[in-house]
Amino acid sequence: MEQKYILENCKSFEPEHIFECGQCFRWNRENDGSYTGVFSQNVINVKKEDSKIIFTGVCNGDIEQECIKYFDLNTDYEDIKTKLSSIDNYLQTSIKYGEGIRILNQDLWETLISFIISANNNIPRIKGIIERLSKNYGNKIIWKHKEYYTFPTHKQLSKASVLDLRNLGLGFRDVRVYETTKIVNENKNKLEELQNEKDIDKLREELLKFPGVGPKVADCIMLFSVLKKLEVFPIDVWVRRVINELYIKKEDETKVNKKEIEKLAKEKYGNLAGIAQQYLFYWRRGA
DNA sequence: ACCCAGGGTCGTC
DNA sequence: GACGACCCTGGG
Repeated sequence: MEQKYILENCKSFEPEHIFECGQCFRWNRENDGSYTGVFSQNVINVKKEDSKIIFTGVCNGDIEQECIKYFDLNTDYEDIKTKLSSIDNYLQTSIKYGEGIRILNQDLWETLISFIISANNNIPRIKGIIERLSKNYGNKIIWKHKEYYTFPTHKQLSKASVLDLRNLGLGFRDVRVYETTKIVNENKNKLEELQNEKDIDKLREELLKFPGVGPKVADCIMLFSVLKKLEVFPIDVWVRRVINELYIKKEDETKVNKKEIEKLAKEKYGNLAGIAQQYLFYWRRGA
């Protein structure tokens, strides 16, 4: 049954910025500029009209509560942007470019698998792989005569063999996803324990134990999932590039020391480094 | 047709 | 700690 939730006078909410900034892979642009996506057991369309945000869709629960949580609507991004803008002009510019970004509260399991798939991969292909995983192992939901598929639970995904995964186009990530799925299935409380872990170093340490999770992927999981660690600073090729261009200015960006970037990010951006990273990433990729 | 890069990680040295 | 390999695909 279709539900609707309208958010009035919302600042810092631009669907394009939220869905195209690389934190999520299951949202697609419609002809009218709105976006439709799947999260949890929900299919939602998000449309911006003037200062109103209109959420429409089929929801396993109350659409308002689901959206408040997922879209991080209780966090004051105006305040965050004010703080970050005062740091320097580069950040101010990137924030103007992606002023409507919000960091989603995505499911931990989905984020874990999605970012294992992201390794040495590009966004269109990552999206394709995740879509095929969902279609083959998730639940079908029909809305407005179209089929959507939820991201498979770890139990559902455990039905896939390494070869199945390879055939869905995961490439060398097949074993990593297979093994991680196996670990999660064999330790039923694993993910809940991670969500209760307050110590960020301990949390990172635990995430790094999953096959396919290295430092970058661990940071992405901590930042983009319900773990919501805003102080982590995932360093990929784009972030390395933009930080080098703005501050370090070495000729060969691949030679820039990761420790140096981490130190710089911590000093400059402090406990909001993760959000700063998102503005910089989105700006450098798109502008 | 060919080459390159992509939200990196892993095994080996 | 530094390499190279890794599966696949879209774009130059």
